[in-house]
Amino acid sequence: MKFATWNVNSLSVRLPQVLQWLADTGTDTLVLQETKLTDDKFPHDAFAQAGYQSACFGQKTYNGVAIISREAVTDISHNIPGFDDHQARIIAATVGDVRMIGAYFPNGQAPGTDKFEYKMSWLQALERWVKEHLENHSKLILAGDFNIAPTDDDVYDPVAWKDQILCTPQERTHFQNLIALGLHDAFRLFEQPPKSWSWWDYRNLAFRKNQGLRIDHILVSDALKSTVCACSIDKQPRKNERPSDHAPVVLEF
DNA sequence: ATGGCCATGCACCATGGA
Repeated sequence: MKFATWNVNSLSVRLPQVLQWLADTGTDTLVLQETKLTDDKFPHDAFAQAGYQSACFGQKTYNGVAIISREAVTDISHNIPGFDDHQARIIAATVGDVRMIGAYFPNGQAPGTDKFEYKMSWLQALERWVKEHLENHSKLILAGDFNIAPTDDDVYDPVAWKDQILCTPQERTHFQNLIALGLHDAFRLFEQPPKSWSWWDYRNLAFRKNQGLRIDHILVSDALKSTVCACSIDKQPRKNERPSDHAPVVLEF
């Protein structure tokens, strides 16, 4: 079973690349972030023709998430129950016996801003909800664009990024809180090339210079961990013309 | 040698992303 997460930074722009990538890789289930599409504009037909069913939760201009799957997706839910949120950031669904949460974590802009406070309260609510969710779903995946670089090893220039957004101790504590619920950073279950990133700024030739951050993650529960056989970042789509600034993260189990 | 972005909406610029 091949699972992946990808922040596509506009599905309207990236749809051909997503379809091509699905065909090239044979991915079974893909969660998308930053679709930037209202649900009435979601390209269900294009995915259906490629052999995938899809569920979406979007809004205009910003955010938006979706799940694309060969196998049936059931019990679809949106965002965090009990957390009043006007932004479309989470879609959860069951595929086979695995509960999958696809999430687009808030960016947070900068410490001390309203957006940072929103990120903190969103993360706190997420932890509460995932903790409950784990009680009912032993095989759980939490995947997406976390907008958190968990350690300095996930940052190309930790000195320049020290205490900057995506790298603050507060954000990293929240990442560890998720791990403490009994989740595992699948990427770190395996030997990885040094300087592995999942996002590179569009500016400054960052991709060519490999100046990036690892902020897209796949966390797996204990029950899944034993069946996971690989996890990697696929840099190939970042080399496309008009790429997303993020690369997909792939899990095999 | 240096510096270089991209998507959206509505509008030819401002905002957000990370």
